[in-house]
Amino acid sequence: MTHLWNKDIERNFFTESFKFATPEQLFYVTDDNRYLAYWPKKYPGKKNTLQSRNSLIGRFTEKWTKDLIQEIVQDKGLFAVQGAVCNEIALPRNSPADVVISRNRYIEQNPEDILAIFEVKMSVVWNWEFKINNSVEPFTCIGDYKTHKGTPGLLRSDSMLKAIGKSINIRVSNLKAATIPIIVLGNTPITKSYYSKVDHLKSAGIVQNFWSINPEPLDNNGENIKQTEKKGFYRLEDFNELRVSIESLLSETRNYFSSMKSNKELGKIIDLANGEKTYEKKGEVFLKLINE
DNA sequence: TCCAGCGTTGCGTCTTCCGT
DNA sequence: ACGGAAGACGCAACGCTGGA
Repeated sequence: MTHLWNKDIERNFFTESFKFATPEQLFYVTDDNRYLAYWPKKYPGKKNTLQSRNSLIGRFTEKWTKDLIQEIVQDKGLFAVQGAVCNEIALPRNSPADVVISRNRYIEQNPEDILAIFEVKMSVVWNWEFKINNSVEPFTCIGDYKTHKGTPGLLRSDSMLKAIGKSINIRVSNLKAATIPIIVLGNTPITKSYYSKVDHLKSAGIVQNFWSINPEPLDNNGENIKQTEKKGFYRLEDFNELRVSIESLLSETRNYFSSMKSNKELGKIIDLANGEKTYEKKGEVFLKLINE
């Protein structure tokens, strides 16, 4: 049984990282010499900002996501690829796609092979204390994200904007990107101010979904959003639900289109497309004409 | 070796909202 | 009316990486 994001995975992150990083690179050190992942909400002492954990957590979450998606697509002859490069659709080497589902397993990708793009925006969610003298159980969870000062993952407006910006950049890069769904994967809820925005991004065809793959981000059954009205944001329950969601994503091809045409031009296009027999054919002709 | 660009979280300031 | 809380946003700070 494979699990979505939870405390054990965060504990794994610290255990793994300890193989090559020092405690000071992973934890803040408080005035009374405690090692903490985040500053507690009411911490009164002098604070600093940890930088050394950034790339570690980035790499860990991207690899973890790649492995998770690989589990789902491998029996379909597909591959989850981490750090995919595709210059044609604005994924250059210095800003690759975090994870893609592709027909091939190589870093260098053709747009035609990419079936979905995942932008991973995850961080350490809970607060943790590292106890230097406890070799059996060195990492203790000391609270959820409401108890510390950090704003993890998609709760940060900056992270949301970055994800949205990158998605738009892909959308406007090339017509070949039009059929590729873009999913933002997080491990936190999103703030209220983005509820309607994610729904609009979904209807506009820019970002298909913001998924949180952390089923229980708050302790003691804390209230947190399950989904927005149009499911632009959705919190997944378990691995099987992720599997079903990805399979349904892959089962139907979609098209992103946008234009600034007059009503008359649009009417003409609709009229011409309507001459076709099936809905699929009508759609195909409509898209062909609108991009001319 | 240097530098640009990406990724990460924290902080200051401004605005909005809400309870008193 | 006022003060505090919370959010948005721009920025600072710093590590890592890859290319010139």
